[in-house]
Amino acid sequence: MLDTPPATRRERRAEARRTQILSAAATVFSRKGYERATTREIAAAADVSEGTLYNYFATKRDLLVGVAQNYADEVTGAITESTAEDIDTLVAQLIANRFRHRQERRLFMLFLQEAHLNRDVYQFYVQEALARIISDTEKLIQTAIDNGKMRPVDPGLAARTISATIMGFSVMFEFSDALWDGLKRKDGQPITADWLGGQVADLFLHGLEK
Amino acid sequence: MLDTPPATRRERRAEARRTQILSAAATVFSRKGYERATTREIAAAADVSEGTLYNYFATKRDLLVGVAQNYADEVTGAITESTAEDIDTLVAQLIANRFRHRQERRLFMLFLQEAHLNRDVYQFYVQEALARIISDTEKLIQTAIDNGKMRPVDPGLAARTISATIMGFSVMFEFSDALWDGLKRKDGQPITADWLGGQVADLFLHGLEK
Amino acid sequence: MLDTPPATRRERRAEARRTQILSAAATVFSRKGYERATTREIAAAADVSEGTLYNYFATKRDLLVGVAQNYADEVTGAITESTAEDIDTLVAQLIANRFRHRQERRLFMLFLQEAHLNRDVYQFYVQEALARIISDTEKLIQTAIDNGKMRPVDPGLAARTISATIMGFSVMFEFSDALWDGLKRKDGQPITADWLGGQVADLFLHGLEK
Amino acid sequence: MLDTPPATRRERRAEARRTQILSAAATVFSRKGYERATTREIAAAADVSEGTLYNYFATKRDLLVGVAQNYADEVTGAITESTAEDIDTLVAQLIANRFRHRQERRLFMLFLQEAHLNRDVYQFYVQEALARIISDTEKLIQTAIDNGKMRPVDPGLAARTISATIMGFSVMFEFSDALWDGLKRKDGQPITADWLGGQVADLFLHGLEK
DNA sequence: AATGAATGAGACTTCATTCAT
DNA sequence: TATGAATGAAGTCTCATTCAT
Repeated sequence: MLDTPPATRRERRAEARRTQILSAAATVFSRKGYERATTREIAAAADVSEGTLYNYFATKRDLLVGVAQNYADEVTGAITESTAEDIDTLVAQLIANRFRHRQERRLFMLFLQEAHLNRDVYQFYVQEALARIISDTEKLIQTAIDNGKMRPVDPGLAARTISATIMGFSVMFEFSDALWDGLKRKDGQPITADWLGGQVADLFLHGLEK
Repeated sequence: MLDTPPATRRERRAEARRTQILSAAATVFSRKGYERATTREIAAAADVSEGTLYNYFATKRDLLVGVAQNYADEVTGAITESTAEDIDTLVAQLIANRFRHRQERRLFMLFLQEAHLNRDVYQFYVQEALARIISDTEKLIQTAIDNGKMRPVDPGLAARTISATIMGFSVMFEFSDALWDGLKRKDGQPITADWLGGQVADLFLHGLEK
Repeated sequence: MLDTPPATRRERRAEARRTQILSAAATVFSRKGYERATTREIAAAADVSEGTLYNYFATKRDLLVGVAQNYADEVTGAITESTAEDIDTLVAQLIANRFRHRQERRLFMLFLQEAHLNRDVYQFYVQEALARIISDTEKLIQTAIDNGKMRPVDPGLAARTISATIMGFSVMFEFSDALWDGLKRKDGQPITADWLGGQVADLFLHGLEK
Repeated sequence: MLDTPPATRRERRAEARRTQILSAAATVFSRKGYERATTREIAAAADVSEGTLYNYFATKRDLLVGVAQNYADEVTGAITESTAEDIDTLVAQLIANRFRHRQERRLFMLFLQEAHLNRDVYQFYVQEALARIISDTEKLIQTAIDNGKMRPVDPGLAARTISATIMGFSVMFEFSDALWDGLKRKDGQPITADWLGGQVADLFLHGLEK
């Protein structure tokens, strides 16, 4: 993002290829998982030959790392760009926005699995991206407490709880037919990410207890 | 459960072998994931030959299904056996108990990934086990509302939110060093599952807002 | 056949088992071929365990040899028992009788294939059985020539030609739908082995030429 | 045949590889049969790696189908190209030419065996090739009858009888030591395909009977 | 003598990676 | 730089044979 755009035409074309390949890889990885995705399939999706893949990435694993880095950038970008002023709106936004797309949700789970086996994915996605989201959330909560908008809960714990909930929802969304079909809105409207964000924010803010 | 224990010695030995193999498979799958786990490795962990594996399970995938069924039984067993009388203790228990073990947490993620690709895993783990947990939680909340212990939130939504949080925590636990190190207890004690359960239950019940 | 029947009850039972196993092996071999037939399947067809198979035959290949011996006995038995007095009837009988059953036709082809790879099958089936059939036919033809019933053709050649034709028919019968459907009897009757035998004998005896 | 030869060098090389692999497969299949032939051995015979086999044929069975198609083309080509003017020469030629080579004779048997288990082999070899040979022979015989060169036998039956004889000889050739050694030419010359063709044609045309 | 679970060699097939064109 | 055929290691699964019961 902040990188200066490549100067020469050759460099610009190379950068475009990289993007094109990573996008194809993201699609295939999200659908098949890492192991079941084949370089052949990724090449086909990127509309290049398998050989070309290896001109841009040394190994298949590097493709995964590249995709993880891309998504780490996106995911951390989102929270820092949030313009929500109160915690109420913020929680609603986080839930509504994060993992709105199937591909993102699948990749999220994929990265977590692969983080166990790949140091780079661990570093880029877990250590830098997820840890940063938690830390940012923590700061927002601390501010809300300082401003008297929130009771003095442990902000680290609260941030982790909210993050866990969002992660959990992203997992559950994947199985909407089995896990969500039982849920109905009282007004009969279909369940949307926005409505859900608002409802869950309400639960979090006001609690369950009478 | 209701099956009478196998009568003959041969049958008892066969049952023991099945258990022994499934246990080995669970270990290897949880460490390597499905694709990276090899039948050779599973056989070695079970201390049998690769051929023997196939006397008990027709395919490698059936091994995964077998493991999933086992864990589905365990996971649903836990909630129905819960003796918690108030919602307070129940939430704390759910969080504290579920996924207390590393292997279970890893398998949880694995099953969800593989559920996309295997009908049986989907059925046994997602449709029957997870869906049942949510449904049971929903009933407990409804009861709490009826008893006036909880404000009249949508029980379906609340059950899903609590479940999502637990799932999310189970994911986060896996990366304790990156995601949990920042969290400290005020009293300086180490973070335990029980303490965490209590704290999160408090957040859920009383909300964040002042 | 000429063996004295086993004296003791134990020996009689053992002999019955051998027969039972060989019969099952013949069935399975004829359906699947040698390699694709499994000892498990043969055991099941014989209604014994796999282990029992090995109490009677040292290897799977010995099962094939046993089957080949059985059929060699049968096939040579047939011609020597022939009561046909003239060459006319003999040719008709040979064609009509040999390979009347699907299982025999299949085993015939199987033995020929396997004779290349197994010395015993070669010896029992090709060297002893087939060679004897040819030799017997040759003698019959020589007699017919001597009796003035046949023109002085080379009896060795004639015997081999007749044998080749019978073998060829047995192969073609296997693909009756593709290779026989085009053939119709003038009287509209269905094609039977007897009719075919008569017709072919006529061709052989009187020739094609006007 | 009507295909234009591949234009590019790459395509020409690919076609050569296919041919090279099929030729190796034909050799190995003819020696070992289908099941006993290993892809490792075929690859070695073709002087390529096992992986390369699968760049040209999806499965081992497809290799067999490819070989069968090749031979089906050859076998049907032969009869239609026959220039024999009288039935006498034709029969002699058919017998002399067909299955002149050991590999062809072995593959003939192999295809018939495998035709039971593989639809494509059945179609290409039995339905199209063998059935066509019979049908072509039938037409030649019908013509000979119409021209008054042959007595009015059933042409379908005669064609099948000749075909059966040729097939049978091809089978018997395989066991020349056991089945042919007894045959001697009166003039002391060695037995050749041409001589044999002539002799058998004589038998067929003029019959056995005095 | 009968059983059938255990074995392990070896088969087919896939696929990440290389390299000549 | 792009291509895609070639490679071969490694994976899953089968099955003849053995052997403790």
